[in-house]
Amino acid sequence: MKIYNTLTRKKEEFIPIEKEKIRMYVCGPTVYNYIHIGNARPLVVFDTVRRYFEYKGYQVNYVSNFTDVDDKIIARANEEGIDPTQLSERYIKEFQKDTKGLNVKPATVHPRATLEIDGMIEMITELIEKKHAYEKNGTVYFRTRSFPQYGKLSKKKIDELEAGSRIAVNDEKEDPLDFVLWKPKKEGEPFWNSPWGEGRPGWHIECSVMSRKYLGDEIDIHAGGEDLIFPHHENEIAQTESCTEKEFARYWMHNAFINVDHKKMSKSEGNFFTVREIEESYPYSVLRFFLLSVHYRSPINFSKESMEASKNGLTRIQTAIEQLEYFKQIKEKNQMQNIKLTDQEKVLVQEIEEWNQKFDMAMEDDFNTADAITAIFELVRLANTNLSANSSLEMLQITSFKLLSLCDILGLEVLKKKESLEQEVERLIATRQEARKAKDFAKADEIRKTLADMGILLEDTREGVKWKRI
RNA sequence: GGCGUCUUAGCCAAGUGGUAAGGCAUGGGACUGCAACUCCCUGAGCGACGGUUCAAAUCCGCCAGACGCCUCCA
Repeated sequence: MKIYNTLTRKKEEFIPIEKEKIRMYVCGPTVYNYIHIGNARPLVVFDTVRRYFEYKGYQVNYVSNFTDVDDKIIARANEEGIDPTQLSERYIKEFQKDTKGLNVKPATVHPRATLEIDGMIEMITELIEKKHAYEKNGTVYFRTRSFPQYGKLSKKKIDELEAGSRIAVNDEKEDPLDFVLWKPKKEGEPFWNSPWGEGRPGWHIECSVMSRKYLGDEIDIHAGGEDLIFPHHENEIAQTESCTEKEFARYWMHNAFINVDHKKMSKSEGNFFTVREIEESYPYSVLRFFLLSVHYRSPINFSKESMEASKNGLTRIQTAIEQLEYFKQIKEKNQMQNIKLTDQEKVLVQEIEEWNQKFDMAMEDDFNTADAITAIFELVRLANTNLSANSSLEMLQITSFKLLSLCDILGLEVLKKKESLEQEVERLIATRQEARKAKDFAKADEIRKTLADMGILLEDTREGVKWKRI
């Protein structure tokens, strides 16, 4: 398996530290609002990475944090006149609702910054002891120049960084590049006691601490959005490696951004969408499918057109699977009839195997989900063109199982839950069938229209009338 | 200014040296009472120019355009 490693800017063969276990940390959201579609991308992408590892038989220890103390949270809480904890609590709940909808598996551990303050104080203390950090008037800074490899992830030269004029002048710091580990409390802000007085942690330290606590000094994969490369991940490396003197993470994975109408999504541009807003127009599964239709390291452009295309494509996959399930039901009722594969079907099974291999190869190549999806569509075509209620039960089972498992690796929910029709609806369908039999098509169409208005779409197939909710 | 990325059919998107996957949309056809679903058919020489090579979308150079990071940000 090959993974593109931001650290080396190359695709590298993936070799886990432990043979069958993977330690993976993904930087989580700051919980001050509903998650937006940009947040959804790393959630879906790295969940898919995890699912693929699990499919390959690895046990994945997946840690993702909640940043629940930060300027934005405090500002927002003050606006609403509530406690920051209440605010973050609320949006963690909303996060869970959205991620569940997106079929993102819960992390093995979901640590919260505010519950890990002790660990942060400990690590900051360790950094001070090792002369990698210093305190000034209640603020603790990381001594950036004490970590000679600073810049190795973002490929920035430490001297060029300093030459950049964007770093604000601060007389307290020994060096303009030094960044905050702990800051003193301000009026109206949450605070914790520390050896340096009351205050709260800087942003970067939390991930270093939580990753180390739950996954150990060295981990396999550290992931997040590409904007985190600098300074967040660069600083994490500096903090952690200064303490442990070991390599923090072997592979650094970063997803590219999502654009809206080819522009960076931002509130000021007015092209900002939360996942919740999108969910009003498209099921979560369509958003997930859309996000996986482009390689994770390429920018993806969100638009109505692309969502429509994703919706239609996903529907086609769903229709094929529903059809297979329907055929299987018929076969299971007639248990005596052609159970075993025919010779012709054996050829098809081989073809399915080949597409499965193509799927795997695409995923092995740095998780090329866009390419992997191709294999799913080929299986859909194979099923639609070759299979029917006359196929052998084994053939139907193999095809259905294969399609479902490939979709499951991508976290695509394609099998809808069984629904029962209200009696009134059933009666209308029966009446319509009678009308059709009597060639009273006007009446039949009228009933179909009535049901359509109720959100029930009828399809007259060879196997009888089918319906689905729209 | 520094670092980096991208440019493939109407739209989306794989493909990184041997002569362009797939999806969506469009048009035509089959099926259908009509639809829907499904199936078949339908389209590009890969931003421009120059170079390397027997051979380039794929390597090199240059130009144009789009974009990201360098500052809170997924």
